[in-house]
Amino acid sequence: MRRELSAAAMELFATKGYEATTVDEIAAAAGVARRTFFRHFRSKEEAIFPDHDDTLVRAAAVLDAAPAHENPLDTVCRGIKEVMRMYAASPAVSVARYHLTREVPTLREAEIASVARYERLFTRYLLGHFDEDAHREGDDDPLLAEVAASAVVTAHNHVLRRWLRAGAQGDVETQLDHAFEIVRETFGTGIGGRSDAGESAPAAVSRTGEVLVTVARTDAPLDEVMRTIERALKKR
Amino acid sequence: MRRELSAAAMELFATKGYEATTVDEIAAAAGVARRTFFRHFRSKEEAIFPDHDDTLVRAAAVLDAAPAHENPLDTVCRGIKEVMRMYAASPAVSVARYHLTREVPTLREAEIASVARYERLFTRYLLGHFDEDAHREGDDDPLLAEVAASAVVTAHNHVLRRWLRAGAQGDVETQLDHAFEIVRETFGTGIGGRSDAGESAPAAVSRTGEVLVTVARTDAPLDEVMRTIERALKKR
DNA sequence: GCGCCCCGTGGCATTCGGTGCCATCCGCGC
DNA sequence: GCGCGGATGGCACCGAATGCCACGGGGCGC
Repeated sequence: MRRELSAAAMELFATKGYEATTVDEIAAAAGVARRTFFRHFRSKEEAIFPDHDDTLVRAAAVLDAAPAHENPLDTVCRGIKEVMRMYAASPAVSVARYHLTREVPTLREAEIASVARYERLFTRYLLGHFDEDAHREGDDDPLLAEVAASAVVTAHNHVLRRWLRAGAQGDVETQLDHAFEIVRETFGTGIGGRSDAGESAPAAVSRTGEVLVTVARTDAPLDEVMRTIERALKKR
Repeated sequence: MRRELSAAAMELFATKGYEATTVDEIAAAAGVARRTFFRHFRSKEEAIFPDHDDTLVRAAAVLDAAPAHENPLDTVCRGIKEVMRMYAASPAVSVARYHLTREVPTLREAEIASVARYERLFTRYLLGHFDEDAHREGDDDPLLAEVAASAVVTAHNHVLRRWLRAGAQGDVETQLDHAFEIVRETFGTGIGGRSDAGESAPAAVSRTGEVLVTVARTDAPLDEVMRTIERALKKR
């Protein structure tokens, strides 16, 4: 029934536009009364995002069920993958919805609000799962947790939108993993635990303009790390 | 007049609650007609955030007037400082508004939407001001721009909320700068240009768990950089 | 000084989202 | 068959938001 109403709403929104469509029309199209619509959706906007509530609890469940010593940042990445999967489950609908949210400010704001709920969930999780032994000096943890959560969510949104813009073609999950990698490369090392960056090489070195950035596992052979850094510096 | 209406609205919201207050009452309290209210505010919510529109164009102006070779990330940080200053300009009102937005979901979402507008502005700016010579391999620039913008905005929001929770005591700008520093330390080097981290020392080295992170200016004396890194590695 | 126009305002009517209340209907267990 | 609970329909109502027109005052040209 939710599905039926939601489908009817999407159909009408796509043809007549969002604000030009009244709840009465949606209900009529679904063959029910206006009052019934509001029993299934708190608002007219919600008919476009029928799955966010469920997805939020599913994401929370993913966090809850995470293996005890997984990197919290990885856990959160897996959490938001639930959102991605929800979108990927019905690409056609997602694309149509994307075009709607692009045009209608109200819907755009509603989606932003939804995303913010995930972000809050992740922030709380990260804050509660920071390495207790690696506590940083000041109490910057809340700040880092919030920034990290927002980085993950933003990366997700970016990949998602790009995918939707392209008509939902190609493998999103792979693109998403790549984005997470990029984020971790330029960011994630300060967060919870180990990064993937140093898995194959003893140290990952990258230079941009006047800045040299090095990421290395401290259990890598010392001379190997030093040689890698030296090589990068001398290139200049 | 906007101010007068806004003040009346805040007063009523604080005493009667947000949804219990009708626009008629606000207008009456300000001594004008209901219709006049909607000539000054697009919606009831907007009466609580009367300055976001102006602040957005001021922030845009800051970006526009930025010195040609400033680090874009720094520019953006200066941009969002305009927002912070707007809040800091009237601490009492900001605190009251904070408590309102904490309680009323509608207002919470409205504020989130406002913040998203700054984020979009900054994302576009960063994307357009990345070092042209330091273009990265893939086209990950849009992703990095978005993540960086969101990091800056998130850091701002965090500091702002903490400050408001504490009753608007203390120097926010200093706290904000500190947050920016933290963000740049664990993040910002991958972005646009040089970071402040290496200004005094030839290289900033930080270790967390198994990971070593180094940030150094490549024009710093090579041996000094190497020595600093070596010292950090040997501590283990 | 006089008419003119522009702009902010007031008041009215209307649409429509959202909520509360009550009656109804359907299926289910007893 | 009977009671019962959950889902529905229909109704009334509130209030946000918009459009329209009329009024009034202040600046402007003549």
